Amino acid sequence: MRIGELAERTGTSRRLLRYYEEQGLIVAGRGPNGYRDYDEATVDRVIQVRGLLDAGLPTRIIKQILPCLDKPRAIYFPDATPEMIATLEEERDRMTRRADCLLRNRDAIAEYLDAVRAYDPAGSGGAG
Amino acid sequence: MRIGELAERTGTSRRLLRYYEEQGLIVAGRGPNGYRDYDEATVDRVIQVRGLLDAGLPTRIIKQILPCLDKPRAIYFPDATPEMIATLEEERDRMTRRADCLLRNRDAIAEYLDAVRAYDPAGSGGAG
DNA sequence: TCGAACCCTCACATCGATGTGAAGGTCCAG
DNA sequence: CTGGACCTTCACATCGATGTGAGGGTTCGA
Repeated sequence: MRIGELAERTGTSRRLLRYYEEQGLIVAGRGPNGYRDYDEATVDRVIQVRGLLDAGLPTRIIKQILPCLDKPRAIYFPDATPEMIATLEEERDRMTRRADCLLRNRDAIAEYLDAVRAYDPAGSGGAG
Repeated sequence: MRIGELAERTGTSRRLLRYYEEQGLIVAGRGPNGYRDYDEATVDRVIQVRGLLDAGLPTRIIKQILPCLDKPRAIYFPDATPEMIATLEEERDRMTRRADCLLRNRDAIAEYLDAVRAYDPAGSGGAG
């Protein structure tokens, strides 16, 4: 598919798709006219990238961890350098902390919302 | 305490502490000489702000949700406007999705790391 | 009194993720 | 052949979080 369709199907601007490619997060073939040509799997890939980006990871890190994620692995072990392993471990821990913080605060928000509802079931609000 | 000590104790630059104040995330008293004066609780506050920031929330949102989080609530219900409630619900759900994505990918990384270790317990790596 | 180590404000710089638009090529339909 | 809807690259703009530094005040100790 071409960039327009991919943009449509992933809810991502063309600009960003080109940017992700530039950052090595997705790959695109080229038609004889120079147009980018994406295969079906790129849709999921882009969605995953968006998720990781939204979760706070920078493209530099996403690029590193992506190869370990989507595919049936086994072929990728030889690629794993010690630095790569270290980066992954570090990032795994960082993601754990991030998620903890997120969930802790989310729970506090949920608790607050519950309390508000219990206090004012009608939901009037702004009762200055 | 003054800004230097707060910076030291929270691992945050003075610049950022002033920025957080400008964004309404923390408050500071002022000494007669114009120096900022923080109370003890600000240390935890700053740490929490950093956590939320690192978890991907923008200061604008953090400012909205902070009042619901740290304190023993009950006084804050009258402040809760319907828009505020809506924002909180939205953000709670967004945080859930974010955390899910984070944990899913973290698990994938962890799984990959386990597989690598099982494959190469010695951890040689880079076996081009 | 001097200097060091604080503090202040203000403003410009940077970096990553993104938007926007210019200048131009390609393809298809009329 | 023309017009529109695609696509290309390039480059500048924006926005939030952050760094850096200039220009200047305060406090403290030698």
